[in-house]
Amino acid sequence: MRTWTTAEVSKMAGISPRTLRHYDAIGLLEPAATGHGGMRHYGHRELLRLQQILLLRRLGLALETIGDILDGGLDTVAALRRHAEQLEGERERLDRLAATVDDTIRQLEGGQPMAPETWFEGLDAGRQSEYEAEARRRWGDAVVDAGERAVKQMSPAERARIPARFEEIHQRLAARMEAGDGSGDDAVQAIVADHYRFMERLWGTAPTAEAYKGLGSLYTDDPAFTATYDAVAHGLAAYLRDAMHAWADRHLA
Amino acid sequence: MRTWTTAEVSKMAGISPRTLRHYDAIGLLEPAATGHGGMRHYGHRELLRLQQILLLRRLGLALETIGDILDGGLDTVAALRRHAEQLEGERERLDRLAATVDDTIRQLEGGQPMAPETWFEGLDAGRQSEYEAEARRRWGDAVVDAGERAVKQMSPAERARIPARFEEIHQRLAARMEAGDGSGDDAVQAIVADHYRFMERLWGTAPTAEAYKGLGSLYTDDPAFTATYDAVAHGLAAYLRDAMHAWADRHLA
DNA sequence: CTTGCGGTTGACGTAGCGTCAGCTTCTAGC
DNA sequence: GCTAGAAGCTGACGCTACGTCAACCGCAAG
Repeated sequence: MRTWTTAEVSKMAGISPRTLRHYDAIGLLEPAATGHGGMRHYGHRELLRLQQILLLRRLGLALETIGDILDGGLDTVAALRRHAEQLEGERERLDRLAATVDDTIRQLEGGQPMAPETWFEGLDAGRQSEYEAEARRRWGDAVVDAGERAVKQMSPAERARIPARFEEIHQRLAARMEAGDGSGDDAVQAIVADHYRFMERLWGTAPTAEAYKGLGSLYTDDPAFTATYDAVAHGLAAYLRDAMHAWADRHLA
Repeated sequence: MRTWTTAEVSKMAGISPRTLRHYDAIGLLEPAATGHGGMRHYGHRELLRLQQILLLRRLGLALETIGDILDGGLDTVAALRRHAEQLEGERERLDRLAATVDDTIRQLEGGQPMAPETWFEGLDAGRQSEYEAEARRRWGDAVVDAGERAVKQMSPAERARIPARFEEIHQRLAARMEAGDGSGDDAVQAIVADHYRFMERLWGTAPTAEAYKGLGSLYTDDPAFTATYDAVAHGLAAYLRDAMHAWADRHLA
Protein backbone atom coordinates (compact mmCIF):
# COMPACT_ATOMS: atom_id res chain seq x y z
CA MET A 1 0.00 0.00 0.00
CA ARG A 2 1.31 3.38 -1.06
CA THR A 3 1.75 6.17 1.40
CA TRP A 4 2.15 9.89 0.92
CA THR A 5 4.15 12.54 2.71
CA THR A 6 2.78 15.77 4.09
CA ALA A 7 3.86 17.77 1.08
CA GLU A 8 2.30 15.31 -1.35
CA VAL A 9 -1.00 15.19 0.49
CA SER A 10 -1.07 18.95 0.87
CA LYS A 11 -0.61 19.43 -2.86
CA MET A 12 -3.26 16.88 -3.73
CA ALA A 13 -5.74 18.39 -1.33
CA GLY A 14 -4.84 22.00 -1.97
CA ILE A 15 -4.09 22.76 1.66
CA SER A 16 -0.90 23.68 3.49
CA PRO A 17 1.39 21.21 5.25
CA ARG A 18 0.87 23.27 8.37
CA THR A 19 -2.83 22.50 8.22
CA LEU A 20 -2.10 18.77 8.10
CA ARG A 21 0.17 19.09 11.13
CA HIS A 22 -2.53 21.05 12.88
CA TYR A 23 -5.10 18.35 12.20
CA ASP A 24 -2.66 15.84 13.60
CA ALA A 25 -2.07 17.98 16.68
CA ILE A 26 -5.78 18.24 17.50
CA GLY A 27 -6.37 14.58 16.72
CA LEU A 28 -8.61 15.23 13.74
CA LEU A 29 -6.47 13.41 11.20
CA GLU A 30 -3.56 11.32 12.37
CA PRO A 31 -1.08 9.86 9.87
CA ALA A 32 -1.13 6.12 9.30
CA ALA A 33 2.47 5.92 10.48
CA THR A 34 5.36 8.12 11.48
CA GLY A 35 8.88 7.19 10.47
CA HIS A 36 12.40 8.45 10.96
CA GLY A 37 12.54 11.89 12.40
CA GLY A 38 8.81 12.01 12.95
CA MET A 39 7.97 12.00 9.24
CA ARG A 40 4.24 11.60 8.69
CA HIS A 41 2.96 9.00 6.26
CA TYR A 42 -0.65 9.01 5.11
CA GLY A 43 -2.46 6.07 3.56
CA HIS A 44 -5.69 5.67 1.59
CA ARG A 45 -7.87 5.66 4.68
CA GLU A 46 -6.40 8.96 5.79
CA LEU A 47 -6.90 10.50 2.35
CA LEU A 48 -10.55 9.52 2.40
CA ARG A 49 -10.97 10.93 5.88
CA LEU A 50 -9.25 14.14 4.82
CA GLN A 51 -11.68 14.41 1.95
CA GLN A 52 -14.61 14.17 4.32
CA ILE A 53 -12.99 16.75 6.54
CA LEU A 54 -12.49 19.23 3.73
CA LEU A 55 -16.01 18.65 2.47
CA LEU A 56 -17.53 19.43 5.85
CA ARG A 57 -15.10 22.26 6.46
CA ARG A 58 -16.25 23.94 3.27
CA LEU A 59 -19.73 23.95 4.73
CA GLY A 60 -18.44 26.01 7.61
CA LEU A 61 -18.54 23.38 10.32
CA ALA A 62 -16.11 23.66 13.20
CA LEU A 63 -13.23 21.21 13.19
CA GLU A 64 -14.34 19.78 16.51
CA THR A 65 -17.82 19.15 15.14
CA ILE A 66 -16.31 17.50 12.08
CA GLY A 67 -14.30 15.23 14.33
CA ASP A 68 -17.42 14.26 16.26
CA ILE A 69 -19.25 13.45 13.05
CA LEU A 70 -16.46 11.38 11.53
CA ASP A 71 -15.94 9.48 14.76
CA GLY A 72 -19.60 8.58 14.78
CA GLY A 73 -20.56 10.66 17.78
CA LEU A 74 -22.78 12.99 15.80
CA ASP A 75 -25.34 12.57 13.06
CA THR A 76 -24.26 14.44 9.96
CA VAL A 77 -27.70 15.62 8.94
CA ALA A 78 -28.59 16.73 12.46
CA ALA A 79 -25.35 18.65 12.79
CA LEU A 80 -25.87 20.29 9.41
CA ARG A 81 -29.39 21.27 10.33
CA ARG A 82 -28.19 22.99 13.49
CA HIS A 83 -25.47 24.62 11.48
CA ALA A 84 -27.98 25.86 8.90
CA GLU A 85 -29.96 27.50 11.68
CA GLN A 86 -26.90 29.26 12.98
CA LEU A 87 -26.10 30.43 9.46
CA GLU A 88 -29.59 31.82 9.13
CA GLY A 89 -29.26 33.71 12.40
CA GLU A 90 -25.90 35.05 11.38
CA ARG A 91 -27.28 36.16 8.05
CA GLU A 92 -30.10 38.05 9.71
CA ARG A 93 -27.65 39.71 12.07
CA LEU A 94 -25.54 40.80 9.12
CA ASP A 95 -28.59 42.14 7.33
CA ARG A 96 -29.58 44.30 10.28
CA LEU A 97 -26.02 45.42 10.74
CA ALA A 98 -25.65 46.38 7.09
CA ALA A 99 -28.90 48.36 7.22
CA THR A 100 -27.75 50.23 10.33
CA VAL A 101 -24.37 50.98 8.80
CA ASP A 102 -26.04 52.32 5.67
CA ASP A 103 -28.32 54.50 7.77
CA THR A 104 -25.39 55.82 9.73
CA ILE A 105 -23.55 56.70 6.54
CA ARG A 106 -26.55 58.59 5.20
CA GLN A 107 -26.96 60.32 8.52
CA LEU A 108 -23.33 61.42 8.62
CA GLU A 109 -23.38 62.48 5.01
CA GLY A 110 -26.25 64.88 5.00
CA GLY A 111 -29.87 65.14 5.93
CA GLN A 112 -29.74 63.77 9.39
CA PRO A 113 -32.99 63.11 11.20
CA MET A 114 -34.02 65.09 14.24
CA ALA A 115 -31.30 64.71 16.85
CA PRO A 116 -32.31 63.54 20.30
CA GLU A 117 -31.43 66.86 21.89
CA THR A 118 -34.10 68.61 19.86
CA TRP A 119 -36.89 66.88 21.72
CA PHE A 120 -36.23 68.28 25.07
CA GLU A 121 -35.80 71.64 23.43
CA GLY A 122 -39.48 71.32 22.85
CA LEU A 123 -39.76 71.64 26.57
CA ASP A 124 -37.10 74.29 26.80
CA ALA A 125 -38.63 77.74 27.41
CA GLY A 126 -37.83 80.43 24.93
CA ARG A 127 -37.63 78.13 21.96
CA GLN A 128 -40.63 77.74 19.77
CA SER A 129 -40.68 74.10 18.91
CA GLU A 130 -43.10 72.43 16.62
CA TYR A 131 -43.15 69.65 19.13
CA GLU A 132 -44.26 71.81 22.02
CA ALA A 133 -47.79 72.09 20.66
CA GLU A 134 -47.83 68.35 20.07
CA ALA A 135 -46.58 67.79 23.60
CA ARG A 136 -49.23 70.05 25.13
CA ARG A 137 -51.91 68.22 23.22
CA ARG A 138 -50.64 64.83 24.32
CA TRP A 139 -49.74 65.37 27.91
CA GLY A 140 -51.44 68.60 28.88
CA ASP A 141 -50.20 72.04 29.86
CA ALA A 142 -49.31 71.05 33.41
CA VAL A 143 -46.78 68.46 32.31
CA VAL A 144 -45.16 70.69 29.71
CA ASP A 145 -44.96 73.64 32.08
CA ALA A 146 -43.37 71.47 34.73
CA GLY A 147 -40.90 70.26 32.14
CA GLU A 148 -39.94 73.76 31.17
CA ARG A 149 -39.34 74.66 34.79
CA ALA A 150 -37.30 71.52 35.39
CA VAL A 151 -35.02 72.09 32.44
CA LYS A 152 -34.60 75.76 33.35
CA GLN A 153 -33.49 74.80 36.83
CA MET A 154 -30.78 72.49 35.55
CA SER A 155 -27.21 73.67 35.58
CA PRO A 156 -25.77 74.38 32.15
CA ALA A 157 -23.42 71.45 32.60
CA GLU A 158 -26.31 69.15 33.32
CA ARG A 159 -28.24 70.43 30.33
CA ALA A 160 -25.22 69.87 28.17
CA ARG A 161 -25.11 66.23 29.16
CA ILE A 162 -28.69 65.52 28.12
CA PRO A 163 -27.89 64.52 24.54
CA ALA A 164 -25.16 62.23 25.75
CA ARG A 165 -27.54 60.59 28.19
CA PHE A 166 -30.01 59.97 25.40
CA GLU A 167 -27.29 58.54 23.22
CA GLU A 168 -26.11 56.28 25.99
CA ILE A 169 -29.55 54.83 26.57
CA HIS A 170 -30.14 54.31 22.88
CA GLN A 171 -26.87 52.53 22.41
CA ARG A 172 -27.48 50.22 25.33
CA LEU A 173 -30.94 49.41 24.03
CA ALA A 174 -29.69 48.81 20.52
CA ALA A 175 -27.02 46.48 21.85
CA ARG A 176 -29.63 44.44 23.72
CA MET A 177 -31.93 44.37 20.75
CA GLU A 178 -29.17 43.14 18.49
CA ALA A 179 -28.15 40.56 21.05
CA GLY A 180 -31.62 39.13 20.56
CA ASP A 181 -33.09 40.10 23.95
CA GLY A 182 -36.85 40.47 24.09
CA SER A 183 -38.23 43.89 25.03
CA GLY A 184 -39.47 42.45 28.32
CA ASP A 185 -36.18 40.86 29.36
CA ASP A 186 -34.60 41.96 32.62
CA ALA A 187 -31.56 43.59 31.05
CA VAL A 188 -33.79 45.63 28.75
CA GLN A 189 -36.22 46.57 31.48
CA ALA A 190 -33.31 47.80 33.59
CA ILE A 191 -32.37 50.18 30.79
CA VAL A 192 -35.97 51.34 30.54
CA ALA A 193 -35.88 52.03 34.28
CA ASP A 194 -32.95 54.36 33.64
CA HIS A 195 -34.86 55.89 30.79
CA TYR A 196 -37.88 56.46 33.00
CA ARG A 197 -35.80 58.10 35.73
CA PHE A 198 -34.20 60.31 33.12
CA MET A 199 -37.57 61.38 31.71
CA GLU A 200 -38.71 62.05 35.25
CA ARG A 201 -35.89 64.54 35.65
CA LEU A 202 -36.55 66.10 32.26
CA TRP A 203 -40.25 66.48 32.90
CA GLY A 204 -39.80 67.63 36.49
CA THR A 205 -42.51 65.14 37.47
CA ALA A 206 -42.97 61.39 37.44
CA PRO A 207 -44.81 60.38 34.24
CA THR A 208 -47.98 58.41 34.85
CA ALA A 209 -48.35 54.98 33.25
CA GLU A 210 -50.52 56.49 30.60
CA ALA A 211 -48.20 59.39 29.85
CA TYR A 212 -45.16 57.14 29.69
CA LYS A 213 -46.85 54.63 27.42
CA GLY A 214 -48.06 57.52 25.29
CA LEU A 215 -44.50 58.72 24.94
CA GLY A 216 -43.49 55.25 23.83
CA SER A 217 -46.26 55.18 21.23
CA LEU A 218 -45.15 58.56 19.95
CA TYR A 219 -41.84 57.01 18.99
CA THR A 220 -43.49 54.80 16.40
CA ASP A 221 -46.37 57.10 15.50
CA ASP A 222 -44.38 60.18 14.62
CA PRO A 223 -42.13 59.60 11.60
CA ALA A 224 -39.56 62.10 12.87
CA PHE A 225 -39.11 60.16 16.08
CA THR A 226 -39.17 56.84 14.29
CA ALA A 227 -36.46 58.00 11.92
CA THR A 228 -34.33 59.12 14.84
CA TYR A 229 -34.52 55.80 16.62
CA ASP A 230 -34.28 53.65 13.56
CA ALA A 231 -31.16 55.50 12.54
CA VAL A 232 -29.54 54.16 15.69
CA ALA A 233 -30.67 50.65 14.87
CA HIS A 234 -33.35 49.25 12.63
CA GLY A 235 -36.53 48.60 14.57
CA LEU A 236 -35.35 50.38 17.70
CA ALA A 237 -38.41 52.66 17.86
CA ALA A 238 -40.83 49.74 18.09
CA TYR A 239 -38.51 47.88 20.42
CA LEU A 240 -38.32 50.81 22.83
CA ARG A 241 -42.06 51.38 22.64
CA ASP A 242 -42.76 47.77 23.57
CA ALA A 243 -40.22 47.88 26.35
CA MET A 244 -41.72 51.09 27.75
CA HIS A 245 -45.24 49.67 27.67
CA ALA A 246 -44.09 46.52 29.42
CA TRP A 247 -42.22 48.50 32.04
CA ALA A 248 -45.15 50.83 32.68
CA ASP A 249 -47.51 47.89 33.06
CA ARG A 250 -45.22 46.31 35.61
CA HIS A 251 -44.18 49.32 37.65
CA LEU A 252 -46.80 52.02 37.23
CA ALA A 253 -50.05 50.08 37.01
CA MET B 1 -15.17 67.89 37.79
CA ARG B 2 -16.60 64.54 38.76
CA THR B 3 -14.84 61.35 37.99
CA TRP B 4 -16.06 57.76 37.82
CA THR B 5 -14.48 54.45 38.69
CA THR B 6 -14.32 51.44 36.41
CA ALA B 7 -17.33 49.78 37.98
CA GLU B 8 -19.41 52.96 37.71
CA VAL B 9 -18.53 53.53 34.09
CA SER B 10 -19.10 49.90 33.24
CA LYS B 11 -22.59 49.99 34.74
CA MET B 12 -23.49 53.23 32.99
CA ALA B 13 -22.26 51.96 29.65
CA GLY B 14 -23.51 48.42 30.04
CA ILE B 15 -20.11 46.85 29.49
CA SER B 16 -17.79 44.86 31.72
CA PRO B 17 -14.96 46.35 33.80
CA ARG B 18 -12.67 43.96 31.99
CA THR B 19 -13.58 45.61 28.70
CA LEU B 20 -12.59 49.01 30.10
CA ARG B 21 -9.25 47.63 31.26
CA HIS B 22 -8.79 46.09 27.83
CA TYR B 23 -9.44 49.40 26.12
CA ASP B 24 -6.88 50.97 28.42
CA ALA B 25 -4.37 48.25 27.64
CA ILE B 26 -4.66 48.72 23.87
CA GLY B 27 -4.66 52.50 24.20
CA LEU B 28 -8.17 52.95 22.89
CA LEU B 29 -9.55 54.63 26.01
CA GLU B 30 -7.19 55.72 28.75
CA PRO B 31 -8.54 56.97 32.08
CA ALA B 32 -8.17 60.66 32.88
CA ALA B 33 -6.08 59.78 35.92
CA THR B 34 -4.94 56.81 37.96
CA GLY B 35 -4.81 57.01 41.73
CA HIS B 36 -3.87 54.86 44.72
CA GLY B 37 -3.12 51.32 43.74
CA GLY B 38 -3.60 52.02 40.08
CA MET B 39 -7.31 52.90 40.41
CA ARG B 40 -8.67 54.24 37.14
CA HIS B 41 -10.65 57.47 37.12
CA TYR B 42 -12.65 58.53 34.08
CA GLY B 43 -13.89 62.07 33.39
CA HIS B 44 -16.48 63.54 31.04
CA ARG B 45 -14.18 63.51 28.07
CA GLU B 46 -13.53 59.82 28.51
CA LEU B 47 -17.24 59.09 28.83
CA LEU B 48 -17.91 60.88 25.58
CA ARG B 49 -15.12 59.01 23.86
CA LEU B 50 -16.44 55.74 25.24
CA GLN B 51 -19.82 56.58 23.78
CA GLN B 52 -18.31 57.06 20.35
CA ILE B 53 -16.42 53.83 20.74
CA LEU B 54 -19.52 51.85 21.64
CA LEU B 55 -21.49 53.44 18.82
CA LEU B 56 -18.91 52.46 16.23
CA ARG B 57 -18.38 49.08 17.82
CA ARG B 58 -22.07 48.33 17.43
CA LEU B 59 -21.61 48.89 13.72
CA GLY B 60 -19.08 46.09 13.69
CA LEU B 61 -15.93 48.15 13.20
CA ALA B 62 -12.67 46.77 14.55
CA LEU B 63 -11.33 48.43 17.68
CA GLU B 64 -8.18 49.47 15.86
CA THR B 65 -10.24 51.15 13.15
CA ILE B 66 -12.29 52.90 15.81
CA GLY B 67 -9.13 54.18 17.39
CA ASP B 68 -7.90 55.50 14.06
CA ILE B 69 -11.17 57.28 13.47
CA LEU B 70 -11.37 58.87 16.90
CA ASP B 71 -7.76 59.99 16.75
CA GLY B 72 -8.46 61.72 13.47
CA GLY B 73 -6.42 59.42 11.27
CA LEU B 74 -9.42 58.07 9.39
CA ASP B 75 -12.54 59.56 7.90
CA THR B 76 -15.62 58.09 9.54
CA VAL B 77 -17.75 57.95 6.43
CA ALA B 78 -14.97 56.48 4.32
CA ALA B 79 -14.28 53.83 6.94
CA LEU B 80 -17.96 52.99 7.19
CA ARG B 81 -18.26 52.72 3.44
CA ARG B 82 -15.41 50.25 3.29
CA HIS B 83 -16.98 48.39 6.15
CA ALA B 84 -20.33 48.27 4.38
CA GLU B 85 -18.66 46.69 1.37
CA GLN B 86 -17.08 44.03 3.53
CA LEU B 87 -20.43 43.35 5.14
CA GLU B 88 -21.98 42.92 1.74
CA GLY B 89 -19.31 40.46 0.70
CA GLU B 90 -19.71 38.56 3.91
CA ARG B 91 -23.45 38.42 3.44
CA GLU B 92 -23.09 36.99 -0.06
CA ARG B 93 -20.65 34.42 1.21
CA LEU B 94 -23.11 33.38 3.89
CA ASP B 95 -25.92 33.16 1.35
CA ARG B 96 -23.93 30.83 -0.86
CA LEU B 97 -22.84 28.82 2.13
CA ALA B 98 -26.40 28.44 3.42
CA ALA B 99 -27.59 27.31 -0.01
CA THR B 100 -24.83 24.71 -0.22
CA VAL B 101 -25.57 23.45 3.28
CA ASP B 102 -29.25 23.10 2.43
CA ASP B 103 -28.38 21.21 -0.73
CA THR B 104 -26.10 18.91 1.19
CA ILE B 105 -28.81 18.18 3.72
CA ARG B 106 -31.28 17.34 0.98
CA GLN B 107 -28.69 15.20 -0.72
CA LEU B 108 -27.92 13.26 2.45
CA GLU B 109 -31.57 12.87 3.34
CA GLY B 110 -32.88 11.26 0.21
CA GLY B 111 -32.94 11.64 -3.49
CA GLN B 112 -29.33 12.31 -4.13
CA PRO B 113 -28.29 13.39 -7.58
CA MET B 114 -26.13 11.21 -9.76
CA ALA B 115 -22.88 10.53 -7.95
CA PRO B 116 -19.67 11.27 -9.82
CA GLU B 117 -18.67 7.60 -9.91
CA THR B 118 -21.67 6.81 -12.06
CA TRP B 119 -20.27 8.68 -15.03
CA PHE B 120 -17.26 6.63 -15.59
CA GLU B 121 -19.40 3.59 -15.14
CA GLY B 122 -20.90 4.73 -18.38
CA LEU B 123 -17.53 3.89 -19.84
CA ASP B 124 -17.17 0.71 -17.87
CA ALA B 125 -17.80 -2.34 -20.02
CA GLY B 126 -20.57 -4.68 -18.99
CA ARG B 127 -22.75 -1.95 -17.53
CA GLN B 128 -25.49 -0.51 -19.62
CA SER B 129 -25.54 3.15 -18.79
CA GLU B 130 -27.97 5.67 -20.08
CA TYR B 131 -25.00 7.95 -20.42
CA GLU B 132 -23.10 5.67 -22.72
CA ALA B 133 -25.38 6.39 -25.64
CA GLU B 134 -25.12 10.08 -24.93
CA ALA B 135 -21.35 9.78 -24.77
CA ARG B 136 -21.18 7.95 -28.09
CA ARG B 137 -23.30 10.61 -29.69
CA ARG B 138 -21.16 13.42 -28.30
CA TRP B 139 -17.67 12.08 -28.69
CA GLY B 140 -17.99 9.21 -31.11
CA ASP B 141 -17.47 5.48 -30.84
CA ALA B 142 -13.67 5.65 -30.96
CA VAL B 143 -13.43 7.75 -27.81
CA VAL B 144 -15.90 5.70 -25.84
CA ASP B 145 -14.30 2.42 -26.88
CA ALA B 146 -10.89 3.73 -25.87
CA GLY B 147 -12.36 4.76 -22.52
CA GLU B 148 -13.78 1.33 -21.92
CA ARG B 149 -10.44 -0.27 -22.65
CA ALA B 150 -8.63 2.21 -20.41
CA VAL B 151 -10.89 1.60 -17.44
CA LYS B 152 -10.73 -2.15 -17.94
CA GLN B 153 -6.95 -2.02 -17.84
CA MET B 154 -6.89 -0.19 -14.52
CA SER B 155 -6.15 -2.13 -11.38
CA PRO B 156 -9.16 -2.57 -9.10
CA ALA B 157 -7.48 -0.35 -6.55
CA GLU B 158 -7.06 2.40 -9.09
CA ARG B 159 -10.67 2.08 -10.19
CA ALA B 160 -11.76 2.28 -6.59
CA ARG B 161 -10.01 5.61 -6.20
CA ILE B 162 -11.79 7.25 -9.10
CA PRO B 163 -14.71 8.64 -7.09
CA ALA B 164 -12.32 10.02 -4.53
CA ARG B 165 -10.30 11.74 -7.24
CA PHE B 166 -13.45 13.35 -8.59
CA GLU B 167 -14.45 14.47 -5.13
CA GLU B 168 -11.03 15.91 -4.49
CA ILE B 169 -11.08 17.98 -7.64
CA HIS B 170 -14.59 19.23 -6.97
CA GLN B 171 -13.72 20.27 -3.46
CA ARG B 172 -10.64 22.13 -4.55
CA LEU B 173 -12.61 23.90 -7.26
CA ALA B 174 -15.42 24.81 -4.90
CA ALA B 175 -12.93 26.21 -2.42
CA ARG B 176 -11.41 28.44 -5.11
CA MET B 177 -14.82 29.55 -6.32
CA GLU B 178 -15.89 30.47 -2.84
CA ALA B 179 -12.64 32.27 -2.25
CA GLY B 180 -13.71 34.53 -5.11
CA ASP B 181 -11.17 33.37 -7.70
CA GLY B 182 -12.14 33.84 -11.33
CA SER B 183 -12.41 30.71 -13.47
CA GLY B 184 -9.35 31.82 -15.44
CA ASP B 185 -7.11 32.43 -12.42
CA ASP B 186 -3.89 30.46 -12.16
CA ALA B 187 -4.90 28.49 -9.09
CA VAL B 188 -8.11 27.41 -10.80
CA GLN B 189 -6.43 26.60 -14.07
CA ALA B 190 -3.94 24.41 -12.21
CA ILE B 191 -6.84 22.37 -10.86
CA VAL B 192 -8.32 22.11 -14.33
CA ALA B 193 -4.95 20.82 -15.53
CA ASP B 194 -5.27 18.02 -12.96
CA HIS B 195 -8.81 17.44 -14.14
CA TYR B 196 -7.69 17.18 -17.75
CA ARG B 197 -4.94 14.71 -16.90
CA PHE B 198 -7.45 12.67 -14.97
CA MET B 199 -9.91 12.64 -17.84
CA GLU B 200 -7.06 11.66 -20.11
CA ARG B 201 -6.48 8.55 -18.00
CA LEU B 202 -10.16 7.78 -17.83
CA TRP B 203 -10.65 8.14 -21.54
CA GLY B 204 -7.44 6.37 -22.41
CA THR B 205 -6.70 9.18 -24.86
CA ALA B 206 -6.03 12.90 -24.65
CA PRO B 207 -9.28 14.80 -25.23
CA THR B 208 -9.13 17.30 -28.05
CA ALA B 209 -9.95 20.91 -27.34
CA GLU B 210 -13.38 20.40 -28.80
CA ALA B 211 -14.07 17.22 -26.84
CA TYR B 212 -12.91 18.74 -23.59
CA LYS B 213 -14.94 21.91 -24.07
CA GLY B 214 -17.90 19.74 -25.00
CA LEU B 215 -17.53 17.86 -21.76
CA GLY B 216 -17.53 21.16 -19.91
CA SER B 217 -20.67 22.26 -21.69
CA LEU B 218 -22.33 18.98 -20.80
CA TYR B 219 -22.00 19.89 -17.14
CA THR B 220 -24.37 22.81 -17.55
CA ASP B 221 -26.50 21.38 -20.34
CA ASP B 222 -27.46 18.10 -18.69
CA PRO B 223 -29.56 18.68 -15.58
CA ALA B 224 -28.25 15.49 -13.95
CA PHE B 225 -24.67 16.73 -14.20
CA THR B 226 -25.62 20.23 -13.18
CA ALA B 227 -27.36 18.92 -10.08
CA THR B 228 -24.31 16.87 -9.16
CA TYR B 229 -21.96 19.81 -9.38
CA ASP B 230 -24.27 22.35 -7.84
CA ALA B 231 -24.81 20.04 -4.89
CA VAL B 232 -21.13 20.44 -4.14
CA ALA B 233 -21.39 24.20 -4.37
CA HIS B 234 -23.90 26.51 -5.96
CA GLY B 235 -22.78 27.53 -9.43
CA LEU B 236 -19.94 25.04 -9.59
CA ALA B 237 -21.15 23.51 -12.86
CA ALA B 238 -20.93 26.81 -14.75
CA TYR B 239 -17.70 27.68 -12.99
CA LEU B 240 -16.05 24.43 -14.04
CA ARG B 241 -17.37 24.74 -17.56
CA ASP B 242 -15.89 28.22 -17.92
CA ALA B 243 -12.60 27.08 -16.42
CA MET B 244 -12.43 24.11 -18.80
CA HIS B 245 -13.14 26.26 -21.82
CA ALA B 246 -10.48 28.75 -20.78
CA TRP B 247 -7.96 25.99 -20.18
CA ALA B 248 -8.69 24.29 -23.51
CA ASP B 249 -8.31 27.58 -25.35
CA ARG B 250 -4.93 28.15 -23.72
CA HIS B 251 -3.41 24.69 -23.89
CA LEU B 252 -5.14 22.76 -26.64
CA ALA B 253 -5.79 25.37 -29.30
C1' DC C 1 -7.89 41.39 63.86
C1' DT C 2 -10.56 39.46 60.54
C1' DT C 3 -13.75 39.80 56.92
C1' DG C 4 -15.44 41.62 52.81
C1' DC C 5 -15.74 44.78 49.02
C1' DG C 6 -13.72 46.88 45.16
C1' DG C 7 -10.10 47.59 42.86
C1' DT C 8 -5.47 45.96 40.67
C1' DT C 9 -2.08 43.14 37.60
C1' DG C 10 -0.74 39.01 35.12
C1' DA C 11 -1.78 34.91 32.48
C1' DC C 12 -4.41 31.48 29.95
C1' DG C 13 -8.13 30.29 26.63
C1' DT C 14 -10.77 30.97 22.39
C1' DA C 15 -10.41 29.02 16.13
C1' DG C 16 -7.63 27.87 12.75
C1' DC C 17 -4.07 28.06 11.20
C1' DG C 18 0.37 31.60 9.18
C1' DT C 19 4.84 32.45 10.09
C1' DC C 20 9.28 32.36 11.80
C1' DA C 21 13.27 29.97 14.30
C1' DG C 22 16.10 26.20 15.00
C1' DC C 23 17.03 21.15 14.66
C1' DT C 24 17.31 16.58 12.11
C1' DT C 25 17.54 13.54 8.12
C1' DC C 26 18.33 12.25 3.55
C1' DT C 27 20.26 12.89 -0.98
C1' DA C 28 23.35 14.80 -4.60
C1' DG C 29 27.64 16.53 -5.92
C1' DC C 30 32.55 17.18 -5.29
C1' DG D 1 33.99 11.33 3.07
C1' DC D 2 32.27 15.89 3.48
C1' DT D 3 29.05 19.39 2.71
C1' DA D 4 25.23 22.07 0.83
C1' DG D 5 20.46 21.98 0.03
C1' DA D 6 15.83 20.26 0.23
C1' DA D 7 12.24 18.62 3.16
C1' DG D 8 10.72 17.17 7.09
C1' DC D 9 10.14 18.05 12.14
C1' DT D 10 8.91 20.55 16.82
C1' DG D 11 8.00 24.50 19.59
C1' DA D 12 6.25 29.09 20.08
C1' DC D 13 4.15 33.55 18.99
C1' DG D 14 0.42 36.18 16.62
C1' DC D 15 -4.34 37.37 15.40
C1' DT D 16 -9.71 39.40 17.85
C1' DA D 17 -11.92 41.01 21.79
C1' DC D 18 -12.38 40.12 25.51
C1' DG D 19 -14.10 36.04 29.68
C1' DT D 20 -12.31 33.92 33.41
C1' DC D 21 -9.59 32.60 37.05
C1' DA D 22 -5.64 33.50 40.48
C1' DA D 23 -3.21 36.22 43.57
C1' DC D 24 -2.67 40.49 45.79
C1' DC D 25 -3.75 45.22 47.99
C1' DG D 26 -6.17 49.11 50.46
C1' DC D 27 -9.85 50.51 53.16
C1' DA D 28 -13.91 50.34 56.19
C1' DA D 29 -17.06 47.69 59.26
C1' DG D 30 -17.77 44.36 62.88
